[in-house]
Amino acid sequence: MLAKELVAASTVPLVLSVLTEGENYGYALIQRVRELSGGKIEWTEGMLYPVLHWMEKEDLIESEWHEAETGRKRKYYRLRKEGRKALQEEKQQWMSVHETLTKLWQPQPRLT
Amino acid sequence: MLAKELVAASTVPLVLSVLTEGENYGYALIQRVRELSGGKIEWTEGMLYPVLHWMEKEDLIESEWHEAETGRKRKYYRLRKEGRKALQEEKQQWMSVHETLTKLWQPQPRLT
DNA sequence: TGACAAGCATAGCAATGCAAGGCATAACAC
DNA sequence: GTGTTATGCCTTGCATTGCTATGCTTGTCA
Repeated sequence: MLAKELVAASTVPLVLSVLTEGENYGYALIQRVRELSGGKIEWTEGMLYPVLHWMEKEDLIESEWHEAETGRKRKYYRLRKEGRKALQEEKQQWMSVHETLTKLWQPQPRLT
Repeated sequence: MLAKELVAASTVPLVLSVLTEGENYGYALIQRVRELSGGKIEWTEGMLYPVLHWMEKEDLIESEWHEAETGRKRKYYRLRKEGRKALQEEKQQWMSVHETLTKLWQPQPRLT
């Protein structure tokens, strides 16, 4: 199981990124992320839904209720312009840290 | 400035990683990380020292006071075996998330 | 008919991040 | 000899927050 700090840091960028695949609903996001991570990232609904609400409040995403084929109602989320912008920013920040870490993970960090 | 979640998630792995370069002290760790990140990662002492104390309590690192060339006293930290193990674990977790994100960042994520 | 999966939601409080502040010494300018 | 900046360590305190636990509905299948 992943450290909670890492989960916290990756939730928003992951939601934004998954939504670039097309609109999707909460329950399916959890499964999509589990699938993409090979089971390593296990979100709970209790942590995801508040994040989705916050992201909507921030205009990163928007939602709409659809009736699924099954007759069941789902709340679909879609990326907004603000969200695409935020994703770019998140990518850059992530890569900054990633590059810093990988510099140190090279065989002989002293020589860099 | 980086999002605070990302800072939180990267602090311990960064400290562990920098210490693989050799023992070092708190104040210098802040500068080393600033340097390695090209100024993107700006730690404050108020957040770092408690983390160092926690890491020492967890036996990830150990400390010793040395007199610097300047005559000033510094508390040097060194990696312990537990810390090296923790670093391996942190690396794996980081890479899990990184790989998940980069899958989604490819030009046509639908096709993966 | 009852158990499970799908689906969304939030109250509540334990845990904690870190800004702010404190202390001390070296170095340097004037 | 004094004012300032950089170096260097430390902790308190409380606002913020993460997320567990819980609750509800509906579809499906045995």
